[in-house]
Amino acid sequence: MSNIKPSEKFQKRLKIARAMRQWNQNELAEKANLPSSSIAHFEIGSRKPSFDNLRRLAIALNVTTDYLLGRVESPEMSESGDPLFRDVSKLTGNDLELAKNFIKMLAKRNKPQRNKKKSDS
Amino acid sequence: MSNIKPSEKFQKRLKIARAMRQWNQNELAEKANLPSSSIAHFEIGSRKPSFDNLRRLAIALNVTTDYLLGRVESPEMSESGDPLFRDVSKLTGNDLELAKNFIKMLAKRNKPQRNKKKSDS
DNA sequence: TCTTGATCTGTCGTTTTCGTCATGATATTA
DNA sequence: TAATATCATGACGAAAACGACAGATCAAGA
Repeated sequence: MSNIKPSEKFQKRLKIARAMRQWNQNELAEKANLPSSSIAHFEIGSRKPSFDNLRRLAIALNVTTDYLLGRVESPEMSESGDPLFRDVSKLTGNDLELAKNFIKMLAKRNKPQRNKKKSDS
Repeated sequence: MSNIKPSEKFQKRLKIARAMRQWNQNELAEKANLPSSSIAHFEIGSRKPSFDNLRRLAIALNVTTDYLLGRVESPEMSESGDPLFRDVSKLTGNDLELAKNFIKMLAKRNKPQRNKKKSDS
């Protein structure tokens, strides 16, 4: 039952997010600058949104695209784009120096090995 | 400069996220189950990803779609040429994991501080 | 019943992305 | 120089989404 496809999750979440705001398809269409027929198609699953339209919907509804895509449960924005960046940006002072040196060491150690096998795993 | 379009932001972030992991286009393509030519098209901006492909890229890279779409601003330092990121981009496989864990450990150790002094260094 | 609003569904031609493939361009290495 | 790896770019037909629009369906009220 967890076999629900991402595209199906999208329809449901779009519809729910709109209904929760008590908007009809026309209102959402106006806010997202789309024809209302597109909203209808999205909600019944006969189309999936393009890059631009996914973005417009998320902005109009003030939810994350990850939520619409069914990748997270909360519609709210969490400030974590790339976990690697997120962790690095928390470092301060000495720890930042530690990290820099550690990475530099690894990078340097790695350098002379220009050989790129398809990985042995 | 803020006039940068979402689609342009997407190209940049995709490329950076891939390069940081020291993957070539082929490796990302395999992980995302896409042809590598599609990765190339995305990174030079001649195509924008569909619903499904955006999702696959985010999963393969372990980033949010909001980040790829340019809706989250956090990791802006990547483009600023910080030497830390220069070195990170040289890491491969195990070393990248090592670095990630090391950084994560430092970040975590840093977090639970009751006293919120701006700089304790 | 008749009307109205909201949603659903399908059709049209157009545009865009799809995967596949081939070919350049460039840099690095043997 | 020759071989290789990586990335850029374009062409191809197939598939899908696009906006626009026209009906169909259905419920609620007058």
